[in-house]
Amino acid sequence: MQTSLHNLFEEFLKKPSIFINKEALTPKYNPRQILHREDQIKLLAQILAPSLKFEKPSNVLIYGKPGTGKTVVTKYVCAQLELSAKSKGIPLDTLYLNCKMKKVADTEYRLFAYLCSLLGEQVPPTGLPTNEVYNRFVKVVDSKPRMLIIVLDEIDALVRKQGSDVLYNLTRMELENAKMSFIGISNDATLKDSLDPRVRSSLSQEEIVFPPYDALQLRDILWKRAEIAFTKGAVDEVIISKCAAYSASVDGDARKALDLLRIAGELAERENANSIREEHLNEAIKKMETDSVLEIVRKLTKHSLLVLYSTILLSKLRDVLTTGNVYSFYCKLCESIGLNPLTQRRVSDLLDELDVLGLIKAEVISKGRYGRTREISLSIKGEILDKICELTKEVFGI
DNA sequence: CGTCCACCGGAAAGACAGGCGG
DNA sequence: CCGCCTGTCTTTCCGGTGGACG
Ligand SMILES: Nc1ncnc2c1ncn2[C@@H]1O[C@H](COP(=O)(O)OP(=O)(O)O)[C@@H](O)[C@H]1O
Repeated sequence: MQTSLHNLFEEFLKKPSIFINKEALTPKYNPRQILHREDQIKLLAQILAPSLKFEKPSNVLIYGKPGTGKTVVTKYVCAQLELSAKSKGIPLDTLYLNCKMKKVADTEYRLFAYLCSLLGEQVPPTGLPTNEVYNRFVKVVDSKPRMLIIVLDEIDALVRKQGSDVLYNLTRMELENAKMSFIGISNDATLKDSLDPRVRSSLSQEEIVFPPYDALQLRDILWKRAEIAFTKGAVDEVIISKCAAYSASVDGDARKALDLLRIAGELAERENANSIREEHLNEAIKKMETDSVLEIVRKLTKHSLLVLYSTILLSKLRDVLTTGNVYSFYCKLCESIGLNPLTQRRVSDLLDELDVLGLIKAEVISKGRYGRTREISLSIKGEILDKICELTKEVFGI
């Protein structure tokens, strides 16, 4: 047993890898060159440039779907700006903060505490009144003449959880010596609507939009990375183009496109292939699709899962179901595993939620004399259904 | 046309958990 | 550490309804 494993490891190490630098396909990697974002880079640089004359730049709101390069572009421009400032002897700092990081920036207190710590002022993780932390932050910031640019990534998460108050306090801070500007990054284009008007006007003095990448742009981005990540000849243009085309057709997310290429590479490597072939890519696409569905399913509450499971089982017998069908089956299921069933009213809403998630179709129709109900069918098919069933059985120990 | 099926879906109150502030 | 508050899920109540049937 031990020796055979030993052999396996030895073989693994001896095997020539098609990867040179797999990291180049992960989000950790910082690309040397940012493609197809020239306009956004230039615009952001223009907006921030006044800081080099020690004038307060406008605050900026950056919008765009996930994986459109908002974070890389912002970090890049900020880094360049810091370099220029340094060479001119201007006291300029940029602080980057992801509002979604749990336990770091998801409350007003923690947000200020974290900003303080970035400035070298330690604040106890709890115990002080929020107001005190706020005052300390103002004190550190204003301790000397300086330019501060604060990047608030995933700012929509902050607004959803905390409302606009935090931002109001931040943007209207009274400073004597220092000057402070904000860059807000949002995945949600409707963020502006949910912002308090006072905050909106001050935070989005300028706006930059990041549209999703199209297939050609993704192709270029992937190609650049592939050159770094893979050995020569391990991947060709056809594969890259197909990978880009697929990703563009889904949502134009560069992060997911890179993921897809990496997974295809891993599949090829596992088969000892010396290059990625179309079949590897197809398999990778399938894997990403099932993974994304499974991820959604895993997040369902147990009752939602049971409702979905009921729908799947009943769909084997009949392809269109009604709310009543699913509900009575669901109730039996609950009884057999000793769970209190929810009311039909609730299950009716759960069915709607499953529809929104794209797992089932649940459309309200009228069958005249025979009542009004949701017509329910599955939106997904194939092996993934079996996986969902397995998962359900696992969860409930059936 | 009216009836009546089999639910729909709004409103509001209750249950419960987890986190905050003191 | 504890009570309170907040947010999420769920129940309860109940009026509403599209259209096949008669
Ligand atoms: N124009 C680009 N050139 C190179 N890599 C990019 C580009 N845009 C995005 N990426 C890569 O895609 C991933 C996601 O980008 P990111 O900036 O985090 O997206 P967002 O912040 O918009 O969600 C990162 O790993 C980044 O390296």
